[in-house]
Amino acid sequence: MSERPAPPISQRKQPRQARSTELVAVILQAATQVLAQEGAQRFTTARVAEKAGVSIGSLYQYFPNKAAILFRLQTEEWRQTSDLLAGILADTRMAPLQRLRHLVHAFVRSECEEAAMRVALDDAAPLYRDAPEAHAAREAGEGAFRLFMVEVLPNADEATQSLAIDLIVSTLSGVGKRFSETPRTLIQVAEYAEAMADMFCAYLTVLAGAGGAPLTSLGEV
Amino acid sequence: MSERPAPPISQRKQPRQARSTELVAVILQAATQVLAQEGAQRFTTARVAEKAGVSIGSLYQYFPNKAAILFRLQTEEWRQTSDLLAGILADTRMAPLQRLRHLVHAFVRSECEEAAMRVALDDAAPLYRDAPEAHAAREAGEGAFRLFMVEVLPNADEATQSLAIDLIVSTLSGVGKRFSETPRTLIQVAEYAEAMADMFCAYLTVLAGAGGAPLTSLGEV
Amino acid sequence: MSERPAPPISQRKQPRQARSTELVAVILQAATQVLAQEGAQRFTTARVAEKAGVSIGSLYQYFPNKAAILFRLQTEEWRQTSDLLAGILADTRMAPLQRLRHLVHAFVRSECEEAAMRVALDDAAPLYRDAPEAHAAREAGEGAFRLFMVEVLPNADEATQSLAIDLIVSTLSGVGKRFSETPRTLIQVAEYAEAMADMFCAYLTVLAGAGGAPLTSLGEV
Amino acid sequence: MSERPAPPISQRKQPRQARSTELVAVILQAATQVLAQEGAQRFTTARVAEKAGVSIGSLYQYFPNKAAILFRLQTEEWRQTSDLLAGILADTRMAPLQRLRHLVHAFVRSECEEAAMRVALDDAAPLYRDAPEAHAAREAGEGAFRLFMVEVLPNADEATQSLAIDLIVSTLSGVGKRFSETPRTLIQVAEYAEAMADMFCAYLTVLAGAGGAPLTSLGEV
DNA sequence: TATGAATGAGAGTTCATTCAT
DNA sequence: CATGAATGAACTCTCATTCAT
Repeated sequence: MSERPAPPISQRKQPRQARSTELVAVILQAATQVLAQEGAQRFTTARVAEKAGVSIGSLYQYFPNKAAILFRLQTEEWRQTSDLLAGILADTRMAPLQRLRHLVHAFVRSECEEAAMRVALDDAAPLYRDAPEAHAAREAGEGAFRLFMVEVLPNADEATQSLAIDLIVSTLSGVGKRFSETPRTLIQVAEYAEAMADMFCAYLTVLAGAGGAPLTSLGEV
Repeated sequence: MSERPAPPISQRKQPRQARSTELVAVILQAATQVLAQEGAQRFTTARVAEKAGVSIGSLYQYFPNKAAILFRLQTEEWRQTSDLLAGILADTRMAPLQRLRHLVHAFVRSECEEAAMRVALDDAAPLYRDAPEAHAAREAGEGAFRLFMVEVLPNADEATQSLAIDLIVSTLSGVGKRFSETPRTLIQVAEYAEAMADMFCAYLTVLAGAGGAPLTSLGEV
Repeated sequence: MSERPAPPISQRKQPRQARSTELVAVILQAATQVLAQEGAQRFTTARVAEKAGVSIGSLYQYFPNKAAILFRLQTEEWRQTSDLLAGILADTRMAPLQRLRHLVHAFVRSECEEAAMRVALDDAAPLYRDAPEAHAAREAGEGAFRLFMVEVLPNADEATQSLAIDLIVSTLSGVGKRFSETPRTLIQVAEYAEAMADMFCAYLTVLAGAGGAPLTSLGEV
Repeated sequence: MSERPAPPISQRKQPRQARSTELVAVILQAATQVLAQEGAQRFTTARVAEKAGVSIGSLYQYFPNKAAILFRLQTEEWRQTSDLLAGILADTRMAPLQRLRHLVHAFVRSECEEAAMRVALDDAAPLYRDAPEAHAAREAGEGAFRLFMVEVLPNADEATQSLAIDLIVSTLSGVGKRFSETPRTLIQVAEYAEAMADMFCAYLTVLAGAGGAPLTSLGEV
């Protein structure tokens, strides 16, 4: 890549008034629609403002530039997904690997819903991904996995755990994205998720075995 | 995404004279440089023509539009990678899973070389990925895995094999892309590839076990 | 002709502020000049914007594309002509055929004024004539003739009346256009108009006779 | 219109060899097809050369520029039409006005055949009509009417005859062109032609009466 | 004589952002 | 605070014509 001078992406003003918060929400809502309906290529500030029923001037009062809007959308996306995954991983009523299996299914399903918007958001990634804030947001998403990994691989060192997390998270998002690019039936979704879960479970089982702590089951659902 | 009317992407004229073939090569060469140095955003036909030392008119004699240039670049990329992987998979002197392990290392390494260009090519994907030619090119890439899977999972039905291929190929490219987005040391590359190979081997071992044909080793290098 | 996908030609935004209305007027004014002075071939949005003393961006805020500007010009033209003709036809102080004679003179005279601009507008017709809005505008122009024909050919059926209207309107515009392509003296204009009026009057007189209601005079001026 | 420096339109070389004549014919044939199928806008020398199976270089050996091709097409068109009309007018077995009526039908019918090509040729008129050669060609078309008018209006002075010719020829071509712009059924064609013939006959009858020589019939078919 | 690669000015159109009102 | 008119560089792509081979 070249010297793209990572644009200032943080919000221009903290909306303290209720009206402002509302406005930001309206804009983001509109942005989501524009992205899903028109695609990344045709995602323009003018279109977002129009769909939001707001003047471009106002839009620029709450977002310093186009990238900032996309970044907020992406952040929101990550937060929602993180919450979803964290909730599943924290449910200790299930065996660890069953939770993982459950998680994979939930994730793939969620990727396929609103696929259009997610694909478009990904297409627009070059516009916002180089901002420093973006890295922070992404690492936050991995946080939920930390405790889980300690639970599954108690004897592994931290480097191994980190690698496993990175690998699983990357696979989830990378493969999930690719998979959701083409329309899928519910059955296809389930089959694919199942296969992915198989792969993760096999991997973690092996890791656990190598690391010393045997796992009693592969967590078949 | 919306109804993008998939532009015609195939080559405009078959260069019959040596001079023309050379010109196409020069243009593609320039395109590669522009992509790597300037990024997808600043990849313009004018810049490519200029860097190639050719008039835009000439450029458009050999490529019907910008997308076609990118598509050619991507095709070339896929072909190289396919050849690399196919060569490794076909080397029956190694045990199957060792070949896979070898393949993963080679792939991740190759992804990290010319990372800038590959990332940019990916950023530009929206411009060419919807073309029918693109799907064909991608499926060709998976061909090399077919025989390998028959060898590794002889007792699995075809659906299972296909799913495994899809999953592994998707993981390789999706995760590889993500991994190569940030600069990596050779050690990081090796570690990451090793982890990914572990994951694949664990998965295939389990699958083989379930399908009936036991694998004697996990193929540790 | 092939499938030209009829571009959207309607106005882009209703100018609500006086300033905007003025701007549209300025642009149309400039467009008229460019068309008359440079011809259809060299009628470009850039030239219009420059002559209007306006940035191209502004121009495109009020007109979705080049065709829309030309269409507006043509519409204006049609409206003016329609008003002129309707006013003459509605003046019941004159005998019907005398009104027609008067109309022909007025029309040919008006065609020869600003001939350059009209010819150029006609040259540009391929750019706007396929738009649905254009058909509506043209039919509106024929409306003024309806009542007149009922008056002149009271006993003719509607089909005959429509045919006569179509024929006369087409002759007026087609022949008028051709005639005005070369510069003419006032005398030539009068002579030609007189001949055309003779033709129309002779035709309608015969039609009226055939339809049963005799006309007392041929309406010689 | 502006100072368009009327391009040199005459043929570049008189093809004395059979092969050359053939080549010119092939090019004109291809030009006709391109014009009809692609429209005036997309009528390019490259496309013509390709459809003719000839190199652009060769094309430019026989035609000095694009306008010259169009001009040849138009000339051919006029010649064919002139022949058609002259043949009908010269057929003294019919009464004069019946010949005229016949002529109108034949002309309108011929305009509606190959309408696409004729409309396109007309759209392209700005490119060739300012050449001096074009005027000559057009006047030649009117020649056929001279003798006819002497026959129909023997007592009228030459100015009156010329005016009548001009008017009728202009109406024929102007109205015919307009009429053929939209697809028509054979019945519509016949009705319209009949109405136009009525108009011409009525006009000439009146003229003949005013000029002194009575016509016995209006030439109803 | 025939070829067809090469040219490059110029076309229409978009869009992020600013700033006077 | 809100508005939305104004900007103009930048983009993709076309095409008549030439001229070295």
